[in-house]
Amino acid sequence: MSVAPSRRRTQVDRSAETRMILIGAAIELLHTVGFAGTTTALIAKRAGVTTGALHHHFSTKDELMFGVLDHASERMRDRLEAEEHLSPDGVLHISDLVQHLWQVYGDPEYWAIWEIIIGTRSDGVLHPRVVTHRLDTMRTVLHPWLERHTSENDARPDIVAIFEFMLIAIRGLSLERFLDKDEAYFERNLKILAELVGQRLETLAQHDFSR
Amino acid sequence: MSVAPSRRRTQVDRSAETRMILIGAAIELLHTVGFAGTTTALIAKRAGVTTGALHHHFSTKDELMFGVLDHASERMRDRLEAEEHLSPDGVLHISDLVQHLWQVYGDPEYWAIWEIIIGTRSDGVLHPRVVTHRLDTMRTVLHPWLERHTSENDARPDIVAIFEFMLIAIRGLSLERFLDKDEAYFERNLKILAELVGQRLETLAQHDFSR
DNA sequence: TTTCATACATATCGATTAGTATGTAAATTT
DNA sequence: AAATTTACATACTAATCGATATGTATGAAA
Repeated sequence: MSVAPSRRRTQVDRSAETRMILIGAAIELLHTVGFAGTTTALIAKRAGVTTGALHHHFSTKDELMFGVLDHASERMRDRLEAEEHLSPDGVLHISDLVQHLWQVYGDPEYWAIWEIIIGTRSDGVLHPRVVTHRLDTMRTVLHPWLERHTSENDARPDIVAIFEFMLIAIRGLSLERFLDKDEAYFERNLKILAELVGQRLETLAQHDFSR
Repeated sequence: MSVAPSRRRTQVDRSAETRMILIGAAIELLHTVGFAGTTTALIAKRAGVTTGALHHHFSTKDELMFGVLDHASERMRDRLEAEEHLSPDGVLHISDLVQHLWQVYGDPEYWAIWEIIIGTRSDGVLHPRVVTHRLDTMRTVLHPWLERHTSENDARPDIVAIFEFMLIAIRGLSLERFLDKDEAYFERNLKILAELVGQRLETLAQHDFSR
């Protein structure tokens, strides 16, 4: 009651708000019931509006899905950029990095993106657009981040490759969520990932004369 | 014409044959159009029969899906047991093992199982049964295989844990298929996986007094 | 304050879904 | 070979999908 939204809102505010509520509802549904289960009726119900409102803001369901891709990608970028994984001394510990990546790319919210990628695979029109969107995101988000976190004189290609592998492993781990694994299972495998990568990076550093 | 099937077949033969054709068609569709896209009409069409025949052999679609789980699990076990990954001298090379696991668990056919796991996630009745089926399979297939390939006096728990991690990574890698990555991408990451694990296992062996 | 555009709701559409009812042909039993 | 069961096909049903058509309420412009 104290922070009740002003009763009289401008049109653009209402639109933006409703659009975000719809996108948020779609994201939730994508990772709870999957792409096929995320129907327009369910999205509208979850958003507290009708399908009429949904189709007013997103003329087609595909359009809404791209809204989800845009929003989720942006949120993931923000969370990736939040560099709370750096310890106070500025040193990057592998175990912290793994935890950070897990929090970002192991998050159920991120899975919504993959639901769209996988769910549209046989759609000749939609899938190529989804894949392109994905490539763009990786290029504008991940690569700059990588260049900022690896020095020029590193064995950078190797390190970048290992980083890509880390994301792959984390994605594979997130699949296990669907098998109702407990938290210890995830922590154990994250620890293994950190150990494997840490050991490898040490070796790479030893062979790198610039150090 | 030479090996044309005998025109007059027994009922059980006809049944078994049609059931297998249906299951095969379902598996193909599961990894090409996904769980939701695998409709009874499509399955029947692909199998060259009608939906009437489908429902005669599998009274419900769920039943057919469990037929898929049974068959695919069995096939994966056979392929896992085919120990062509052992080099002639009997020594197990990590890179060969990784390739072997990739051929089995990175195969599109195997993804059909995961389509069912993920696709049924919000089905309160079906999903628990699917998860149970999965656990049974892992227990009766993977664990015996692991015990056969690790010696008692090894640091077995560590090795088993690393093995589980390998499967997770391979699963994550197989997801990238949906992004139209080229073959080099997969090979590069399989090589990284083999390097990481190989290096780790060497360290474990050094600390193991039994060697 | 009147006019108009925007933001929604309601009602309904054709298409598609899993499943059923019923018919016919093939195989087995008697 | 007649009777019966099994293996399918055809036709249909209720439910649900994304989408549209049309109405009403709300905010912006005049």
